[in-house]
Amino acid sequence: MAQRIKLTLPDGKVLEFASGITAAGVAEAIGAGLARAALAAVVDGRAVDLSTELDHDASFEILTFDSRAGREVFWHSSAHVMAQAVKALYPGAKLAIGPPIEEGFYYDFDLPSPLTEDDLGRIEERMKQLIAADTTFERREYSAAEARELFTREHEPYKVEILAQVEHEGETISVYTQGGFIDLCRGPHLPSTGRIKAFKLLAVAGAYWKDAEGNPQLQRIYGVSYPDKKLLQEFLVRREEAARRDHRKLGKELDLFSLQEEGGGGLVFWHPKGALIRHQIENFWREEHLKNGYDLVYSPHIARLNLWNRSGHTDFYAESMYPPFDIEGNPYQLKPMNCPFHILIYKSRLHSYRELPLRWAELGTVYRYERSGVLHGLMRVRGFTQDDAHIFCAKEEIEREIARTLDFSLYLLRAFGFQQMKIYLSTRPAKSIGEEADWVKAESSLRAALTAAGVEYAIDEGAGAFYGPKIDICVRDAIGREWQCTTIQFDFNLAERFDLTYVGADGNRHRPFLVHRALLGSLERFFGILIEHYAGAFPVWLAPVQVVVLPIVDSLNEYAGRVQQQLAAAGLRSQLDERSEKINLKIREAELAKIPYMFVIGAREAEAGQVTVRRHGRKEQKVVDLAEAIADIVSTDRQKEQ
RNA sequence: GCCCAUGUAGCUCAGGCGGUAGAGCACAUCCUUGGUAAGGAUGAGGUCACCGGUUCGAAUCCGGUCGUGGGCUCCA
Repeated sequence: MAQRIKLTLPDGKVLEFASGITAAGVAEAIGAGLARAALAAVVDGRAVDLSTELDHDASFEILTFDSRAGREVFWHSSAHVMAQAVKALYPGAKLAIGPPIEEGFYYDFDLPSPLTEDDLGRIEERMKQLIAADTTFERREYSAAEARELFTREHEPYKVEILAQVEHEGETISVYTQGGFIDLCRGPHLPSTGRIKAFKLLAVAGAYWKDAEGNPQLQRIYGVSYPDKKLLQEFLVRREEAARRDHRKLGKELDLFSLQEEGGGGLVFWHPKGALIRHQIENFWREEHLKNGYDLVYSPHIARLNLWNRSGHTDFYAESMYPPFDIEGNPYQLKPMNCPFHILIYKSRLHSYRELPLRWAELGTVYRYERSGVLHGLMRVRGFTQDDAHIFCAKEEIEREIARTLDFSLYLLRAFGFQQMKIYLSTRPAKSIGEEADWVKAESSLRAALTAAGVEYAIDEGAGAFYGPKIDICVRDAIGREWQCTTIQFDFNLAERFDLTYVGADGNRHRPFLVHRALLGSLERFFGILIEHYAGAFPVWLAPVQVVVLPIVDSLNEYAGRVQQQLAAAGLRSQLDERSEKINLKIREAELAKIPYMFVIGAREAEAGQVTVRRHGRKEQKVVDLAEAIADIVSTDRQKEQ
């Protein structure tokens, strides 16, 4: 009498079961391996618990740790276990929210006294006990009134507040329990706590309730968890690798840059070696811009406050700007952006459609107020140099211009060694200015350019700036992390505010499109990204010292000096280590300094006009004629290859 | 800005429940002239972030300030 139901699997296969079978039962029927890996299921697009009984034909999928959704279930359940431990250890704790994140999970608590990192060990111990107990996660659905009564009784004011939201949205109200722990939760969850085979709590941090600063500050605990100890191990190794590449650490070790207490937070000092790398980046950048139809401009660092009033920055950007200051009774402002300056250049005379598009580029240094707590090495600073440009073009030209800019950006980023990019298109937000037709035109040109470039992209609906849609490009670094570099943005606001015009073929004035773009982002941040990407071992064309000459004994210093002269003559940057130290020491130090080439010189080499070449990170030695060795490096230098 | 942590020689760090500090590396001088990741000796170097309080006495305890790190928020 049991009814039969049909389940359609992701591969299109259809299986038949008796109605009332659980999702876990289906997994079991498909295979024992899958049943073991199963964390939850998706029925008709809805994630559900494995214990869910199925009673109608549906699409069906088992979630495992291999899928994003599966991991989210895993981490979400881990957050519940952590919350259970915290509630057991700190009786006054009130629960806020505990979602899965990119990698791992967190839970926010309102606690009578602050947590320190030392508390994490205690919480971990308790979690281990809870996991060993292998308690099942149980789901129950409640009416709004019942749930409200339950959480009021449990003294969980934040849950009551969330409940109001859930109720408002008309969602089913579900509550999960494991052991004595109760939480308002959409689910789904793991079958039981024992599925969490490995976990680690990582950090405590402050966070505001609902992320709003006026609200009470909660204490957030971050953690990660995995179904396998090996995966946790791998995660920890990845963290170590990231720490090893940290640009702040390498910046100090390699003497590239510093941030100084006496100098002020977020203000970067470029030391000679870092400055040399920046010089290389800037030269390349300028040359390529000139080759690609840009003109270079320069603008001042301060301007009358009136300019910033007209541009609207004093309205919509005030919180990022430093206070104005007085010069002979006139208020002036340190620049947080370059755009108004390029616009002033544009407005200095009348322009014809025949001149367009105008592409004006500047490595423009700007200053923005960032709250002390957010400063971070080179990644987040208060003074930085944007690789900025503004394109003024006619409506008919924008598609081509965007396509060009996109190609140019991808070309530049690839030259710096980034092969994989991720591209995002952000469209019109709810609150925005400008003509609907212009937005449509701008967005379609961005789409067309992306399609023409044959690159994949994701659309971020409504994430554009209020003044125009944009494309952002993120690079993927050597250890798989994403960093946003390029941004290409339309700006309808400034074109309007400054009443930009050009004279068209019809003799009438027209409004040009204004496109703002930074390809590397800022030189400071990009430098930080490069340091981490290369782990400090820069490719030959960027390396501050490309070759170090290492004579084995003092008596060969003279020959070594001549070798260095020849390197210089070939346009290579070299260093001569003529200290009375053993070759072992010299090599060790050259390796630690991550210098790409070592020329070791002994009596044999001096005799034959040769050098022994050793490359950074490789042990092989190659004895070659000096001229050949130099020619080889020169060609590598030109090719911008490692 | 807020929460947590943290600030000892140029760097990396020990120590210190109150009696003016120590190592390794780096630096200087000397010895050593040695073929692929640290040769040896000697020496110099610190108002223990800064300001204030408690105390006979503070680097150590307390308060504040500044910096740094991890978050929150925002973004290049």
